[in-house]
Amino acid sequence: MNPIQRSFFARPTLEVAPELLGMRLWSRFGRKETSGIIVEVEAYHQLDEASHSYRGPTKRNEAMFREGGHLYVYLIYGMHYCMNVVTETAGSGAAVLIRALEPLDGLELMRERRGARPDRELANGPAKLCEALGVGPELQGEDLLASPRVGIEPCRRIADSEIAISTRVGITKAVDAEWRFYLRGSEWVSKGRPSGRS
DNA sequence: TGATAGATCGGCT
DNA sequence: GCCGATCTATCAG
Repeated sequence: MNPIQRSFFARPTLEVAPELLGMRLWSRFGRKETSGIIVEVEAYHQLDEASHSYRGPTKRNEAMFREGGHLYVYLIYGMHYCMNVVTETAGSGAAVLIRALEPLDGLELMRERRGARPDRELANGPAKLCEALGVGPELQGEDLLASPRVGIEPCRRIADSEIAISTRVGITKAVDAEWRFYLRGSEWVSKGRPSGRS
């Protein structure tokens, strides 16, 4: 039972992205569950030079072109995995990169997967949260509305005033677009250095 | 605290 | 070949 409907994801990615803040993202393998509250995201779409979908569908980004609610996982810098929630409709090539979580459940397992470090560094980055949740290429294309292994559900109510907006982190194209959303003042957001203000 | 280099590999110019 | 939606260790101040 997943309380979120397909229609939630089947909207413009810039609308969906900020609404993902405050939701609980979980993964479960056997009886081991880990989860966290989403505190930072970035939106990407097909007419966006910085997006993997910009040049159209390829073997690598195929999952990003599925209908909203699926998972797009990719390997970055040859060693880290990052996860996106696909948005809009099949063929759109839009998604929201999950950039940071506030750890909620399974802290012990997260610490095990991430190694000894302060709790605030367990999931304060896109590759870190994938490691903390055990998300890798096996979950490529997973349907968040049907998967027993990974899912998203409403958890915390977020007021508009708590949402901060900025440019995105780590990209070299479309650097001025303010498509990063995060919880203002949260100690769990990444250490990214966006070029914009706010 | 801030800057820098290295790890490591698939996809595309 | 080149470079990336990153992270970590290390070094300088």
